Amino acid sequence: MTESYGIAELAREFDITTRTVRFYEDKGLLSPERDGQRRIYGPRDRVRLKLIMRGKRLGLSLEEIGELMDLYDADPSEVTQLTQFIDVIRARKSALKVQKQDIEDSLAEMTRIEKQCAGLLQQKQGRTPAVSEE
Amino acid sequence: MTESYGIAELAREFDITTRTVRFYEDKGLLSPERDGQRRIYGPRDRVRLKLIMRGKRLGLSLEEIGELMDLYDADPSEVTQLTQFIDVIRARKSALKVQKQDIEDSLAEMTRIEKQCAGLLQQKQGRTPAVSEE
DNA sequence: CGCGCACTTTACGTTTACGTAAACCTCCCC
DNA sequence: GGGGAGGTTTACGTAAACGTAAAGTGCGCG
Repeated sequence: MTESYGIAELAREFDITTRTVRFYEDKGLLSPERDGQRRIYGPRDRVRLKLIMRGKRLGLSLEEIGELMDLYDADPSEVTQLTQFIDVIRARKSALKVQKQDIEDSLAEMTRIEKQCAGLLQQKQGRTPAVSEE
Repeated sequence: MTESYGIAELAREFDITTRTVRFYEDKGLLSPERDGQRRIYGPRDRVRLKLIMRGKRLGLSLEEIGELMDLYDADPSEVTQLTQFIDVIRARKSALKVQKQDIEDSLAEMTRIEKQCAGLLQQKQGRTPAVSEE
C-alpha cells in the first residue's frame, strides 16, 4: 500500500500552513485524492511540494513553478514539441546560471566584508578569529 | 566632476521604468540629489541600483535588499556590534549556499531531462544533437 | 450524547511591488 | 507664445501569495 498523508501532516513537514497547501491546490500545483471531503496526499504530491519549496527559495513565482513541473512530467511526442521543449529547458538553464553567478558574486562580496570585520575585531580585541570558507 | 544621470537615463540602462526608480526612492533604497525639483543620480545610486537588481534576481524582497545594503555601508564601531554584524553576514551566506545548492540540483535535473529529450529526438529523426554543458 | 479536534468551504483582508491615470511644472525650439 | 518632451506629485488600481475569520462537517472518545 502506497504512503499517504493528511494535510496537516504535510504542512508540518514542510513548515507551511494548511492554508498554503490548499492554496497550492487551488492554483493547480497539487491534486490530492479525496476521502469523502478530506484530502489525501500521495508520494507524488510530496515530491511536487518539495519542488515547489525549492522553486520558492529560488524566487520563482507559483506560475513559473507550475510551468516547470508541467515540463517535468510532460511527455512530448511530436518532434516539433520536443525541440521546443529543449529550447525552454535551455532558456531556464541559462537563467539559473545567471542566478548562480549572482550568488557567487554576493558570496565573494560578503566574504570580503566578513574578513574586513574580522580584521577590525582582531585589531580591537587582539584575537585571531576564523573566517568561514567560500 | 563626478558623473550624474537623469532618471530616464538610469531607467533605460537597467531596463526598468522611471516609476520603479521613484518607488525605490520611496522605499529608501535610493537617495538622489535634487536640482530644483529634478532628481540627479550619482555613481553611488548607480551601484545601489545594480545591487537592487541583483537582489531581485536572487528573489529577495526590497526590504531584505535594503537591509543588506545597509550592512554594506554600515561601519560598526563597537565590538559587540561587530560580532553581531559578522553573525548576520554568516547567516546570509549560509542562506545563499542553500540557494546555490538548489540551483545546482535544478541544473542537474534539467540536464537530465534535456538529455532524455535529446535521446528521444535522435531516435525519432536519426540525428545526434548536442547537449549543453553543466 | 456531547465534546473536542481535525478538516472543510467561503470570503474578505493584507502586503509587496509596482502600473496607470490625472494634473501640474519647465525648459527648449520654432 | 504655443507646443512638445521630459520631469514632477498625488492617488487610485492590480496581481501574487497568502492570512484570517466565520461557519459548517465528520469522527473517535469518555
